[in-house]
This record gives sequence, structure tokens and C-alpha cells, in this order.
Amino acid sequence: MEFKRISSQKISEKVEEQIVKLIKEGSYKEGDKLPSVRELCDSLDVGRSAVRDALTTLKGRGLVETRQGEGTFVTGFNPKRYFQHMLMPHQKELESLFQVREILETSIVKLAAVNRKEQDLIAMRKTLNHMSECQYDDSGYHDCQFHMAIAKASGNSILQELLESISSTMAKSMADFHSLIASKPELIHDIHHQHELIMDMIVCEDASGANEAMLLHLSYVKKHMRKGFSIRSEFIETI
Amino acid sequence: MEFKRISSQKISEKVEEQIVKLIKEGSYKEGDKLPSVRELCDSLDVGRSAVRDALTTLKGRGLVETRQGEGTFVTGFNPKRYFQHMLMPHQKELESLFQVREILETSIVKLAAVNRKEQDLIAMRKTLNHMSECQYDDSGYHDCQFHMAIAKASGNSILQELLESISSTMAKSMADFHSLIASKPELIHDIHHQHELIMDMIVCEDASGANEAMLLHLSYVKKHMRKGFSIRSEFIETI
DNA sequence: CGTTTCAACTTGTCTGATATGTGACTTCTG
DNA sequence: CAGAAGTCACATATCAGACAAGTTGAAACG
Repeated sequence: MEFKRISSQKISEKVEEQIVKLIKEGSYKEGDKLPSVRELCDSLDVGRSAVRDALTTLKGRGLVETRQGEGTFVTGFNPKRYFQHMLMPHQKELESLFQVREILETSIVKLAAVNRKEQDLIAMRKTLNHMSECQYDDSGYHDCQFHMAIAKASGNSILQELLESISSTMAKSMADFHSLIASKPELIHDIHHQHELIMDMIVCEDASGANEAMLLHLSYVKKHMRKGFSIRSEFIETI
Repeated sequence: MEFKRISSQKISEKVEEQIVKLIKEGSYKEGDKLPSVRELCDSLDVGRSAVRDALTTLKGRGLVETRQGEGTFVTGFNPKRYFQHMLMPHQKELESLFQVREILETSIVKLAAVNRKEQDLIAMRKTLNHMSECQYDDSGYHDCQFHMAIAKASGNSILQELLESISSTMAKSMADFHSLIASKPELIHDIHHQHELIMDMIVCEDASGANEAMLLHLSYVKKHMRKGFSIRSEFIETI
């Protein structure tokens, strides 16, 4: 006979559940103001701490947003928080993360080649132009923008949001990679060329071609990123 | 003269930042116990509410976990929370989600075919045996277990965790699909056969074969899931 | 030595007081 | 009358004290 672990559910968790349920059911939609803490206390017949705890947790989960003096409001779908607590990933995690990125981006680019609308192409072209015009310092930003534009063109919003999460997580660790790029014009040139190739394939609606171009691009980036990492590792070891 | 916007940063946010910083820097690692609330109050010279607020937010973000009577602990990478506020996906979102699942699983199975260890094969075999032995009611559970076993064999923990998140999100909406399965023995038979094929390919280390087998399997599932959905939709419309 | 009891420490909850931010209404002033 | 300034109600933010409830480990006991 097995026993299920009995966990006395805390009051704040019950409150949390009720609020989530209300949001789920649509009683409170994005942007709506929830009842004030006092009101919730009265209607739920619990102390302020419990309500506050529940709301604070929900704030942490990104479901609601509190504004002092105004109230508590339901926020929209905010996927940037998905990977937010993956702080400063180590090299192994970074490799795993990059592998996920490869998987997502190579699939995304195939979808984008099929589903891309005119305005998607315009948006992508714009980011490419920005990249060639701007200073090297901002290349990392525009690089990211290009990839996000592709994701948007894929037509799958979840994919887009997932990639965004991963990119922002990697961005912290990619910082030194981008500074490496900025210092080597030939890298920028290569990457620029690869982007153009990907762009062309998407324009031609050539899914497998786009896939291949993306694979090449990411392999290139990974190779140079590893190089940058090993340099940093050596540097750390010699301290 | 320009004025900088003075945004009175809340005390709890400052506390939160400090704690996050400490975790980032590695002063507190996964599983470590943070100082008690009282201690943090004393060392930070703020009230308990502020500390509690910070910790509760962190709890919501999934960075820490509090256990009454024990303390507050730094949690590991917990991606189950990623999709947690994706509440009750509608059909369109469900399609997007399934697409993501296809992308992930077809890639996972390729990795698994290459990286699988002996014990991974044993674990997979075990879930398959369970599935054929057990009652139809539990088929959904064991089906999920099989897919997770493959993900584990891929060797990429982030992929594994992502798939877990997606599966749990879809599970709610898949409930009626599984009951549909349970009512049709021929579906179970087909699925079982497909699983065996995938298993074989992984055993043979045939990555592309495994990929193809998974693709077939998921297409099959998707087809019947859509059928289930349209039935439900019609049912709803006739109410 | 094994068991029970208990004290110390933890988070969870309630409560009241005070601080601070926001918005709407009123009042003052030109 | 119109705009600026003051006022007030109400919201969250913070503090502090008390007690509830869960966990742990050591002391006391058989």
C-alpha cells in the first residue's frame, strides 16, 4: 500500500488557485483590475497576508502586475519569463540550449519559407538593412531581430515566443561572443552573407534550402562561439 | 536641463535583486538553503514583509522554493512552470503547440537514436511493456511515459524538460482524445505498433529511420485528435 | 539502545499602524 | 470660465508584534 504525501495546502495557495481560476474562466481578462486586497480579504474571509502572498506569487509568475496606488491588474501572455531563472548557464547547459535553438530555428525557417507573408519579408529586409548600416556594436541586437522576424513569419506564435526566451537567455552568455564579432570584420561579413542566403531562400519559398542555409549559419556561429568560450575559459584558469 | 525620472524602487525589489545576484554569482547554488527570513531582515535592515515579498516573488518565478518549518531553498532548473500560465489553450493554440511538439519530438528521437545508453533502452522497453499490459484507461499515462523516456535518452535535459512542459499543457486538452483511444481498441493497436517501430529504430541507432517513424506516429495521432476535436465542437454547437 | 518528548527554529497567517503613490473632486485664482 | 493647486479617498508598500503550524535534532526516558 502506497501513501500519498499529504501536504496541507496553504491558504495563500488556495487563494492563488481561485484567482487563477477566475482568470482562466475569463472573469478577469488582460488589463482588468482585480479587486483590492481588502475586498479580496473580505470576500474570501482570509487575512491580508494570504491574499498578498497569492498576488505576489502571481506577480512572480507574470500573471498579474501590481501598481502602487492603483491596484492589481491582469497581464497578458508574457513568455520572456520562461527562461528567466536560467541564470548564467554553464557551458554544458549552453550547449544544450544551443542545440534547442538549432532544432527550433531550422524548423522555424522551414515554416517561414512556406508561410511568409509580404509584410514579413519587408520586416526581415528592414532588419538586414539595419544590420549592414549600423555600427558593429549593435550587430548583436539586429542579428537577434532578424531571427525573430523569421520566427514571426513562421506563423506559430508559440515557436516565436520560445525562440525569444532562448535568445534572451543566451544573450547574457553571448555578450562576449558579440564583442568578439565586433572586433572581427570578417566574421560580420560572413554572417551577413549567411543571413542574405537565408533571406533569399525564404523569398523563394524554398523550405529545404532555407533549412540548409540556417543550419550552415548556426554551425558557423557555434564554431566561433566555442572558440570564444575556450578563450574565456583559458583566461579564467590563468587568473 | 533634463530630469531623470525618479522611480522609487520598492524595497522588496531591491531585496529581490540582491538575492538573485547572490544566486547568480553562485553564493547560493541549487538546493542550498537561504538564510531565514529573520536573518535576512537583520542583515538587510528591512522589515519582514519586504523580505517575504521578495522571496514570494522569487517563489512565483520558480527560483526558490519554501518549505514551512525548514526554510527557503534554491530550486534547480524547473521548466514545468514555463507553460503554466498558458491556460486552457484553444484549438488554434493547440495546433501551434502540437506543431512545436512535432518539431521537438522528431529532433529528440534523432538524438536519442545516437545518444541512447543501455539503461535508456531498458527504461523505454519497460514503459512499452506497461502499456500493453495495463488497462486502457492508463494508456495515456504510459504513452506519455514512453515519449519522456525517449527524451531522456536524447541526453539534452532542456529538451526533455521542454517536452514535459508541452505534454503537461496538452494533457488537459488531450484528455478526451485519450478517452477516444480507450474506446477504440484498433487505435491502441496502431499506436502500439508505431511505438514498437520507433523503439526498434532507436535500438538500431537509425536516426533518420527513427525520425520518420516518429513523424508517422505523430501524424497519426494528430489526425485522430482533430477528429476528436471536431466531434466535440459539433457536440458543443448542438447544445 | 530505541523511543518519546520537547525545545528551538523555520515559514505561514492575522492584525493594526504608518508610508507612499494615484486619481478624482473641490477650491482657489487670474 | 479655465487652469492650477489643494484635498481627500483609496490603492499598494512596509513595518512590527503575536500566534499557528511544520521540521528537526537533541535531550530525557524506558
